[in-house]
Amino acid sequence: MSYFANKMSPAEFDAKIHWFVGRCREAGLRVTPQRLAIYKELLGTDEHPSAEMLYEKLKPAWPTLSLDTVNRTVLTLTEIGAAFIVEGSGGARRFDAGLEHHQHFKCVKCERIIDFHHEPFDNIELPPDVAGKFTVLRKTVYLEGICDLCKQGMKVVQRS
Amino acid sequence: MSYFANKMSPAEFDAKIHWFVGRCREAGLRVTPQRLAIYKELLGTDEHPSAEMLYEKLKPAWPTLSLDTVNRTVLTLTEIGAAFIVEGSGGARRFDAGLEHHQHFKCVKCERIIDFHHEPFDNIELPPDVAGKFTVLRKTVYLEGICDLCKQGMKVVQRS
DNA sequence: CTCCTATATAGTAGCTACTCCTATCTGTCA
DNA sequence: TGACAGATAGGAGTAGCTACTATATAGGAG
Repeated sequence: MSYFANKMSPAEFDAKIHWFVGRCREAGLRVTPQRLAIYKELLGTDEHPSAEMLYEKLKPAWPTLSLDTVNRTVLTLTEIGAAFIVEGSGGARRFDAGLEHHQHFKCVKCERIIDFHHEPFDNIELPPDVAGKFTVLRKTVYLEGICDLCKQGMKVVQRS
Repeated sequence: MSYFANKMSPAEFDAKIHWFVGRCREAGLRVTPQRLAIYKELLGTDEHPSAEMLYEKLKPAWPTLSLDTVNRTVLTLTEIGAAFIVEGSGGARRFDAGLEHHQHFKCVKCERIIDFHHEPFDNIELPPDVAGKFTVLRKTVYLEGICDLCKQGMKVVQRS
């Protein structure tokens, strides 16, 4: 088995949508077509899009959608735990649908964010001092460097 | 010994400055007064300032300094390894002078970034798949949550 | 099914955090 | 100590949000 994360089955996808609808109701949020479309788009991609990227992807099917709605919606998604902001150092915020345990590698050249999964990183132990003093909501291992494609000198254009 | 990082002695500070001057020369960069002042300021603080914060701190002593210079300079510092961009999820870029091994905890409420140090996090093992495919320049453990002060309902104003 | 209302959206304006540009200045080397 | 590549100040420009307001609609009550 590879360390790299793999795609979801259609059944898993549907289960996620169902969960999302329930989660919205639970949080007192309406399940609007825009909200659902944005969540689906995020769920169906592994490129950890920015709000802008999601907007561009959705615009053909949703010509009246506004970028502001995408921005508001992804922030709402993070608030109800249906998405996460990918950790990074600078540039536009990038999101993922917060699926199974996985970690992120970000290429500093092409800005690609690549999922991988390494079991030992799933449950790293916090030092007792920190665990006692703070409420830790999220703990992640984050890697930065040059990806395979950029190492070969290939041009990967991800951002317009 | 505490898990939380502690301050530098004056001798260590001077040694760092000396190293910095050498590092600039090595990289073919001039040691301008502004550059040195910005590096000193970054070295002397543990609040992981943004460019804006550094600018505000330096303005009294350097009234003609421009924000653009601070921005350019901190980026230059990261390029020569004299500073690092603190990993985070959104908001302004925050910097540290990249001292000894340590990790970051960021409070999602007050935006404070707190250093801590946990030996096992210093040299986490990369999965072979990742190490083989990518050039990993930086690997960090990043924690997010609510800090002790915010838990007590105290208002910590860090950003204007 | 229909109405009602709190919530969401589209469009626009405004703001923050850079990033680029150009004229001027200055460390550094010869 | 002069020359100049490289750096800075100041301002203009741009990306990426964030706030505002009028309109529209999801979803519960009747």
